[in-house]
Amino acid sequence: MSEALATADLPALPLGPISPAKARILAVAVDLFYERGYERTTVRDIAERAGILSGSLFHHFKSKQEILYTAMAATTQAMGEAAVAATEGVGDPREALRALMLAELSAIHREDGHAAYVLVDEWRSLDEEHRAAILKLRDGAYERAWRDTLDALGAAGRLRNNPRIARQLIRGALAWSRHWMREDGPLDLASLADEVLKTFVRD
Amino acid sequence: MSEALATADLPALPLGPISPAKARILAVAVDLFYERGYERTTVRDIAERAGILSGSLFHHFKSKQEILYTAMAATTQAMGEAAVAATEGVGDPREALRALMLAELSAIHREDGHAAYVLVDEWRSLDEEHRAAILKLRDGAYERAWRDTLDALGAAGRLRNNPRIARQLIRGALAWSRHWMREDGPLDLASLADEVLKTFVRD
Amino acid sequence: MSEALATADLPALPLGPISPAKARILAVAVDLFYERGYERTTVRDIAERAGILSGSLFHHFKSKQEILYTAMAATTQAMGEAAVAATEGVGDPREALRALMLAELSAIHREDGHAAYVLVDEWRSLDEEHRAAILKLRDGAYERAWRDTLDALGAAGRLRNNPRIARQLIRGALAWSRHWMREDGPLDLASLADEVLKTFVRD
Amino acid sequence: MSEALATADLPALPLGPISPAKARILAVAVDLFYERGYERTTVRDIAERAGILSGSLFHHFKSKQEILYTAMAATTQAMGEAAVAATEGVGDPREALRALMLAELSAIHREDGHAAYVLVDEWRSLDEEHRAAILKLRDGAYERAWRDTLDALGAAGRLRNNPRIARQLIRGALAWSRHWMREDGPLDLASLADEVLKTFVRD
DNA sequence: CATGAATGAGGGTTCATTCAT
DNA sequence: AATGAATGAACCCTCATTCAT
Repeated sequence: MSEALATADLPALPLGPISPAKARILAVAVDLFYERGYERTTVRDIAERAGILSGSLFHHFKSKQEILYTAMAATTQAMGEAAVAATEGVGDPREALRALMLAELSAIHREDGHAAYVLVDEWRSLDEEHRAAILKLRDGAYERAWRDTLDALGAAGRLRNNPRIARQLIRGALAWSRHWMREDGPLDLASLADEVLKTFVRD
Repeated sequence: MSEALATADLPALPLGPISPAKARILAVAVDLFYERGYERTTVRDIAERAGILSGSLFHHFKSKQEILYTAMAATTQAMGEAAVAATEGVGDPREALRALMLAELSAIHREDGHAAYVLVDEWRSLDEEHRAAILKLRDGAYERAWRDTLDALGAAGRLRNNPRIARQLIRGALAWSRHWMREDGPLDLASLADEVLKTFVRD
Repeated sequence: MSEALATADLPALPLGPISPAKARILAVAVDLFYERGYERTTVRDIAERAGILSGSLFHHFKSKQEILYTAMAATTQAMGEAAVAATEGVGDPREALRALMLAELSAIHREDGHAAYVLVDEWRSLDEEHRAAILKLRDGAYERAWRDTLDALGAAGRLRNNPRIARQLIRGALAWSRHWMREDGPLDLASLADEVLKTFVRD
Repeated sequence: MSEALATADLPALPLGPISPAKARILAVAVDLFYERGYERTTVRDIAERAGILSGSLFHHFKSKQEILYTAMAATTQAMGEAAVAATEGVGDPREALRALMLAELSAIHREDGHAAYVLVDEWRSLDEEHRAAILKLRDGAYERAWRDTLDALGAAGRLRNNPRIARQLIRGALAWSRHWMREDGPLDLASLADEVLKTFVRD
């Protein structure tokens, strides 16, 4: 998994159109992967919850792997678009960073959004070949937005760490929130973002 | 995994004596879990690498689950002892924190034999019943050392965040390093610890 | 397969008209059966090569079995007609036999003619019920031509074996040529026919 | 199958020891392949007839393919030894040829062992890689015995055809007997051998 | 303690066939 | 006629676990 940083420059990947049937399968598959993990989820489980028979799954995806990959790719793409949208036209890089963190947090914590979780947790279940494709996708929009924002802060001397290192520390800090934050707890996502912000950014 | 914080107060758990044969099996099992994950590791893989036949495994452990559980429990216990040892007699809480982070980092990166990554990565592969036991163990010594250290820093006004929140942010930041740090990279574990230290601790 | 000789006397069988669409499907199916065998050929393979979708196949044939049967029946019929044409008006039974052998050989070796091959090789893939129909067809014209010719030679004392036995030995010898003759080899089909002729027929 | 003649010079192939359990599985597998063909025989069929469960098969063979291959290899080896034994010390090449033909015929028709049948009929079901191994084995002893015998007859001017061609014609004639000879028919294997003998050999 | 054959449930996947559109 | 999603049984194979030796 250390190749997580070794990415190429431009995105790629067809992904193909996602029909309603495919979308439904993806949705239940993601839920199941979230609940039980990829390995422990059987294609029969997925089919049953999608209301079809297991054989029918393979009409839409040619393997269980492809289901995982497609879910991850779609999530990556959606997160990229959200990140771009969140930072577009935001002048202050501090505000841009807050927006990016909020976007990442809400992807992770959104009720219907087990997808972001699966993206991280099932990385090891993904074939070598598919990983590269996801990494390319991720680097295309999502990580570029982060990079630009952190670089701007760094250039202004407002970051306590090197921007590359800051990115990784923040990412880990946010991702882990999955394990301890509670909806009914005292801390909401915006407060958490502020908390992290004041830790990493001066002033 | 959000129950990771909901722990009882006192440790418990027999674990039983660990014979040399058991230790050998545990060591190779941990290696394998690290390489392929729990689900993708077969008992035959473990037995083969341990130099025995698969049937013989079950004279030492009554199930594959028990191997995972025992590995996790032993790791947890060892980490607790290491944390206590690392902080004992250290006057400056800043230094104590650095020691705790270094211990956690080296366990995560398998520089010692503690295999902390299994604790995080294979948490979901552990049966419900075994999870509670591990959580109890973990809370016993390990987390207490962290708590005491961070509380001391907080009381001295040297922490940028609430100690409870700081613990979680740091834990996430450190755990994620597994995904991006490279042995041959420019950053070593000690430098990473310093990097995190200066982010979270004033001065 | 020993029932190969237990045939009734007269032909029968509708077979129905073969539309151009059907003919195309049969052609590609035969090629596929030849290349991969009946069992390993999927209806999707056939449909794809025929330029249609698998569901559409079943508008022309009611099952995969029927495709095999129809191909075999058509081949059998064509070979029968060729045999009759080849021997009609040939006075010398030795010449008639040469003509029959050449017809059989060229059916087997003809470039577009995997059909004769399939007829032999996929016999076991044919349902019991369909086999009888093919055998009847075969007995109708094709085998009668052979029988008449060999009987004539036998009556003239020019055969080294009983005509019935000779037929089977010759058939085996010719069929096996599939496995060892090469287009670019030193032996052509006519020479092979002569070779067999001089072995079985005196003078 | 045209590569059936393109063989290298020397045998090879470990095959490994054949335990009683393996032998039993091979025996029933061969019967089944004979009755239904390789593709139509399921591993559960084999296991059931062998009196074990399907999973246990894979203790002895790592795949269904390997069962086929092992059966073919064992048969080939046995036939080679039989051919050598049958011709050893036989002075008259005519008698040697009769012995070889009888050996081939009884392998094809042997009541207790359909293995030689499978060797021919399921050739296409064998993986490319395994075919080469079988061909090598076959050429080692079996075909050499045939070649030597026919060459001797040819050198003495007692063959109606070139020895190489004669081998192929005879092989086809004998193999085909499987399709028309009946146990209860008027012709036994020895008579059939004589019949072929007088066709191909002068005097 | 170790062996290794056997278990048997269950895994992912294939595929001929059906049928509403 | 053609489509293509859906079916559902069957396929080969895997694997944690048991147990007689």
